[in-house]
Amino acid sequence: MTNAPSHRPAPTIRLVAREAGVSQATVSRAFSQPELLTPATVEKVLGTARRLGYVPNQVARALSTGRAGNIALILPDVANPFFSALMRGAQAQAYKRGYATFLGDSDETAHLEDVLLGKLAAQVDGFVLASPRLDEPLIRKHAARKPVVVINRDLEGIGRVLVDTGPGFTAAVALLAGLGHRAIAYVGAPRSSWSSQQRARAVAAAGAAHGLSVVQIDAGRPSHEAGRDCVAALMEAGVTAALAVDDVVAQGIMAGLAERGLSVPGDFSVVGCDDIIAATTYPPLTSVNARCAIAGANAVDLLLNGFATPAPPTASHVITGELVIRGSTGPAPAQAPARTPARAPAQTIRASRRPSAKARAPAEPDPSSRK
Amino acid sequence: MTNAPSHRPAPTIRLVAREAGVSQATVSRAFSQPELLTPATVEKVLGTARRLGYVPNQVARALSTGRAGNIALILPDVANPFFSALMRGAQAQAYKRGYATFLGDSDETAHLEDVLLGKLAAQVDGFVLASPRLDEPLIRKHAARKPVVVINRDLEGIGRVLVDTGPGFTAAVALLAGLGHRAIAYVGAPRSSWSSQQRARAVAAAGAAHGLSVVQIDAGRPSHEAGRDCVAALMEAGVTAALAVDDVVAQGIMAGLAERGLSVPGDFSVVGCDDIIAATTYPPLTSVNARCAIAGANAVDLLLNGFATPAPPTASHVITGELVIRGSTGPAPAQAPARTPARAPAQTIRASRRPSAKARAPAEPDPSSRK
DNA sequence: GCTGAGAATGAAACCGGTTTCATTTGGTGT
DNA sequence: ACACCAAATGAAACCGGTTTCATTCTCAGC
Repeated sequence: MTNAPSHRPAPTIRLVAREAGVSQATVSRAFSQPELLTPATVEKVLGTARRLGYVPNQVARALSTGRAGNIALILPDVANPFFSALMRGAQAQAYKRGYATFLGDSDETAHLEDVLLGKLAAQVDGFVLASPRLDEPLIRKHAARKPVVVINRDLEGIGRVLVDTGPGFTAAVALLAGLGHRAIAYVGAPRSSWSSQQRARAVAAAGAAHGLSVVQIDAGRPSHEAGRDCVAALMEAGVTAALAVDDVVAQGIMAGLAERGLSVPGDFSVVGCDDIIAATTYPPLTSVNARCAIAGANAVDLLLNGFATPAPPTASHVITGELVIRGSTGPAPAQAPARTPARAPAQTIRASRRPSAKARAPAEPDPSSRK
Repeated sequence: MTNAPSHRPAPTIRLVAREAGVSQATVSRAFSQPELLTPATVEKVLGTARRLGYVPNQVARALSTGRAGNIALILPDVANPFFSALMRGAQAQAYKRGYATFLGDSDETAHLEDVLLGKLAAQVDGFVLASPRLDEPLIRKHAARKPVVVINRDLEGIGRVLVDTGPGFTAAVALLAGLGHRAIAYVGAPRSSWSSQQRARAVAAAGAAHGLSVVQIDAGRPSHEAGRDCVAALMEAGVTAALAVDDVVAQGIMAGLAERGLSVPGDFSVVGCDDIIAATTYPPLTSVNARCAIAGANAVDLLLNGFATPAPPTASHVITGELVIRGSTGPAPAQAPARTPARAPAQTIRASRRPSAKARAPAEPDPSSRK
């Protein structure tokens, strides 16, 4: 009955050895390679161990074996639902395979990513790097030290999981064309380059195939606000539908439309991507399912399977996202809801953004754009 | 130009020592206690270290110091925005103070929580347990082994951070009363007991104070679907406003209302809690700000500060959530949108739930209710 | 009955740091 | 100049496991 519940020191392997009348080596083997010992010995050792409440110290084990039994998941923003879902899938899969997971939030910065990779390197057997902001040489530097699997970044020679949303966007454009839309927009984000570029290309190609005019709008950091602020540009462009880089931006667009009294899908159609919050909006978003959780789980598998082989993981694993049609897409309105008549569609319109007061908004201002 | 990028072993302290012409002890001190060394020596050592790409091995450090430099964050559902936000705050704060963070998702189960606590114990200096599903004795068992701080659970003698949303809900009821509402509902979840109970009490008390009739509805697992499925019960109860246990449920309620052609706030007012996705809905939700990120950061601080003292953290830290008024609350409609006239307000209406088919799918449709 | 292979176990080195304790060095007081 | 003390640095033990290598012991085979 100690009044101060100070945390008592855990029993060590030497104590168990002495208590059981064997050597440390034997105790160690009883836990890690019992087949080398007499069943009687194993039983005796494990018995005393249990009696003493001994549990092998994972840290010491990691130091001597070089295997940590941990992996780290580094991502740009935990709060972004895409990454939350990814994380859930990754963590669950790692757990299933006996690994614990470190979480590193890089806050969308390359530098923090670099630091986290360095700090955690010794404690993990490998990394899953989701949508890395880091430049290629640095990623390769880290990959040379520890196995790395990247998600949504196509780096030859490094294990990677790519979510191919291209077909989904192609299908979405076809859907819109079928509904009578003639002018559509893609609202992208420059930062999450690989994914956004891929989607932009798919939209442009499919648009051309269907004879639609396609406007490309750059929203900056993919956020709700960015989406909302894009709506002015959408109106100006005279389009009747928008495909967004992700659901968060799509939801922002819907909010912006609602603010102007426009209804979805009556006056305007919206398509999102990721399908993670799409079912929870109203109207529910038509969205390209990115299978986030599966992507996370696959990345972990790729990483862990690589441990069995001498060479680091290098394969690439492609997941194809399918279009999920919900209520945010409908027949084209009789005429575009634009207040100003459609002009020659500019190739790219940067949506201007409110001079964001908060500190951590990465604010990428465009002085030349209006408002 | 090695073709097989096998992961080269990281440089060790001995290598740096030899390279810099000093002893290991000096290199060690250059990193951990530079004030013991000549500035010139420190510089020399750090210089060589940087040149070699040396980073102190955290595992070895942990073994010899007994301090792991890690904490673990255990929570019921990473994908829930409340916990995402919490996680973000906690992880950032831990990083700031030099700790890395393990992530454990218990998938809302007590058992997994228990297992995770056990497995991680050796590798961390302490735990942050958010909204634990574990029963009190087990929590205390773990707390006796390692420092633990719980969030939203009031356990005497264990460090805890409590988000007091009571005042916010009181203010919300006052707001509704002022807007002319006479009958309101609280939609709660039994699982997140502490928080939900606290909120229910605040609503009941404030309702009584303002002479409102208050109905309590139990939605089961707090999810979007649960919220949507509650709407039937809300209509039946003849209320004109609902306060939900969190924003996710509130958003579900809004979706359910929209499905029935009811507008918010014209026909019905909705209040959420947590204020994490509230600003992104349309109309934006009036919500009680739970300061999730701050709660996470405070929990980490409480835990880490406890390390300095011999006794484990035991203090409790209360955060008060304020009401943020947005667009989902408005004047009471001329008459309740109920299809059936309001009856004597039942004290509790359980939204019935199917005996959950999937393992973790909360799916709670009501077979008895009409479509 | 003796030899040799193989199984069971132990002694000690090792993983990569930290920390105690001893030693060297430099500066001060007289 | 000499003695003395503090500051700077090094040698070696230690953290708690794993693993190599040597040793002991058993039993099959001739």
